[in-house]
Amino acid sequence: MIMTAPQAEPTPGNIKVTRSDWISLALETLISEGIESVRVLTLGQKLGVSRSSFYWYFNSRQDLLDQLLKHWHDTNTTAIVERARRPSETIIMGVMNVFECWADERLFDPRLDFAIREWARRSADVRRMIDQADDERLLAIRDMYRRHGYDDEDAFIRARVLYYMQIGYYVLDLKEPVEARVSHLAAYLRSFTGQEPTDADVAHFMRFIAAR
Amino acid sequence: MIMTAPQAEPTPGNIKVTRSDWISLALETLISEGIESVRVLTLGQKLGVSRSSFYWYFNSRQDLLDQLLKHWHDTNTTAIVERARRPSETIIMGVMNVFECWADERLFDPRLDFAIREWARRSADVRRMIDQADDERLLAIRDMYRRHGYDDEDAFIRARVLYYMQIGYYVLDLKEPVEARVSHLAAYLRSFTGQEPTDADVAHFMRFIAAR
DNA sequence: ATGTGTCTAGACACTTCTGTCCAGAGCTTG
DNA sequence: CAAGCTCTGGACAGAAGTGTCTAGACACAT
Repeated sequence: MIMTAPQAEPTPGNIKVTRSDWISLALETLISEGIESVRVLTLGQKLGVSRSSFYWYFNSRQDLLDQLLKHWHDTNTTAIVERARRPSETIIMGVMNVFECWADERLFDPRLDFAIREWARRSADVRRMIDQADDERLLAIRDMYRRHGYDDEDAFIRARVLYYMQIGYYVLDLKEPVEARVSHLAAYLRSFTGQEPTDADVAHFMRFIAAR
Repeated sequence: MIMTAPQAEPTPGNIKVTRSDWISLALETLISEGIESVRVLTLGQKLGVSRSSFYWYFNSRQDLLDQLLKHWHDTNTTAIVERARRPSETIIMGVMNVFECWADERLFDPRLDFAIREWARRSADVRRMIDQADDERLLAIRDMYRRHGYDDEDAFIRARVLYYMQIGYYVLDLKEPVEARVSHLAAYLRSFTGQEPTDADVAHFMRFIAAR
């Protein structure tokens, strides 16, 4: 699921950079400087390679941008949806499954999410993609609540509260260490589910954090 | 303080566009499409005028961008700081003074604020400006709490809660009508001040809303 | 009517970026 | 070793944008 470039390989033959080198650098640039700064020329200069290399791997700049969008969807949205759909004994366990995304940036990268949202302001296509992604994520979370017996409206509203609250948290960029956030776990769970988490629940999540 | 172009004037002489026409359009473009889309050529085309007109009014594109930044500071930050500094009988009244900014987009334009934050990601200068603006706003609000007897730390935290909560609200872009938001006024005031608002307090704010 | 000051159009030079083409370098395989 | 495949460099054309310069249009005052 997650694309990681086996950078260790000694790049055999005449190869200087790989397709995934281009994508990785483009992704970093997108995140730190925005989509407008993702330029074939500039990326090539940073990679120390001419643009011909780029046009070997990609049809056009747009082709690369499409790959970035695809990567974002395959990681961020998929991570949330996959965890929301995971079978769970209780709703508490279900919510904690989703929490894994907020606790591990390899699952859900908030900076990438915001870079895409910014890009969407200038591209109707991307706007559609992200609106659809928000929907997908919300519906997956809503269905999770429904599976645990919440009625339609309640499930929908709880999904919004859970999802929106997290988006808002990322915007403020509070840089709280994971430990501080986890210390409020029980309170979050209570508020998101209306049920009382057990010590075993909390301990279960702590193990995930530690194993991360 | 607020620059409003007297658009009514029939533009005497050979004048097709004014300096403020350029700034207004640039501002709209910044808000709706981001700073990267603020281009002399494009603005000129939309205004139906050649770029020479631009270089009559401005030294360079950077000159225009500086004006946009100045406009943002003169409106958004000034509005908050001015209201936080306003003498008030009670802290409740003080908080309501700041609330005026959230209730009237002519005082504080959230879309402009976010456009600037986005711009800041690509410009260290702008980053400095916005960090300083956040500070300025927070300190003004903190001082307001201090004037009403809150101790240093409490005042600082309450300022953060008041300010960050509003930034978060804007991000979610909930599109709640003003009436719905005002209906929670008493609860907001209670939570932001720790004091109980009177009917007279609420009535006072209602008059501001109506007069808007 | 004649300047004069204000603003605009269009041409020019320059920069940055995209996309194409082609020759050729360097493994790999027959 | 020769051919083939994969990848790269460099040249070319062209689009889009910035900034400069000059001639001139237009209203207004003298």
